[in-house]
Amino acid sequence: MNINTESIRALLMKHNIKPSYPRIRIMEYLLAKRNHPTVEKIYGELVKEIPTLSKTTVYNTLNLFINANITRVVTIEDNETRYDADITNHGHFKCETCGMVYDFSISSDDIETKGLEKFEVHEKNVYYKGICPKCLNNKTNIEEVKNEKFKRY
Amino acid sequence: MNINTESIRALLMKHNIKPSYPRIRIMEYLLAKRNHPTVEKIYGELVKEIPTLSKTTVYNTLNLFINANITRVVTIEDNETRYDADITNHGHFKCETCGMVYDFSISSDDIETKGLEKFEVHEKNVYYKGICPKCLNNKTNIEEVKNEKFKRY
DNA sequence: AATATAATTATAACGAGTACAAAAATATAA
DNA sequence: TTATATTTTTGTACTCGTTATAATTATATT
Repeated sequence: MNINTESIRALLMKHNIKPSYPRIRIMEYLLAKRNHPTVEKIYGELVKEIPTLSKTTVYNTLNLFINANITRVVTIEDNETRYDADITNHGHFKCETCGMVYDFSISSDDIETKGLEKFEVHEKNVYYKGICPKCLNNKTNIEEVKNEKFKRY
Repeated sequence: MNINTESIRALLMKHNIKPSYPRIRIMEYLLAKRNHPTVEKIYGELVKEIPTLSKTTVYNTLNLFINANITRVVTIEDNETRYDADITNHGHFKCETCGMVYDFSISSDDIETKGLEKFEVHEKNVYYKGICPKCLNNKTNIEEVKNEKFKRY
């Protein structure tokens, strides 16, 4: 799947979102980086190239995407909301050392659950925590660490 | 498993936590109610019986429990941190209508994952969202709704 | 009983996210 | 085009959950 401006424009229009410049750039960022960024991260990166960008716009735009179902919230830590334009079913692994969030594939239909027979399930979320291979090799990604805040560790 | 003051006192002491009155009461609340409460909820309920209780103490105590590994954080919504003294492996279902959080059993060892071979996993979290049986029958639990704040719905 | 240590409390501060209204941009109509 | 309406973006203020800090109270130690 190629990520050019035109395909993003089409994606937004398909979901009745007017493809304004900031919206295109924010979606482009999500699709290109695939880094489960926080609002802070998105804003910090994009404001370099769009100096007039405001944080409120990032919030507004992301909520627009979420309501349109073309972006999902990744809630791992209670103090940081992350966003993911990959809405296919997959799990997230957060490294406790460098803070990076990795995707992993799950067959969540296979998760055996007991006690949910009479429940109507709309959304399934799976996230793990631990240490990523990079950090296991002690090659800590300093760049990431700087952008992370940790609690209770 | 019976939940009397003595067993709670023993549990805390086993984990090098001095069994002060507020600590016992907070752990008792978690074990007895099993309702995945927020700090707000715990404080609101307990302050009725312990008028001198402060919210800071609730925060301090819960963080103490978490570090001692006798309580876990339940992060479903990014705007509310919940707590659970049941540290056995299980999933959480949050009803989008009444806001109640239910437990369900999972065999998360069975979750087929791909891409985590070189990762060291410390913690596995599974949470679903949807509508609970009670709300499907339109018998909305008003009590719960009052205590919940919703976003993006 | 006097002192040291730990726990609890109140207050202030912080920061993520939202509300709101003004400004800017875009679309519509004359 | 120009005028007007609508939508989008922005800046500021505000809310609220959580943490930091320091004072007070309770508990343990000598």
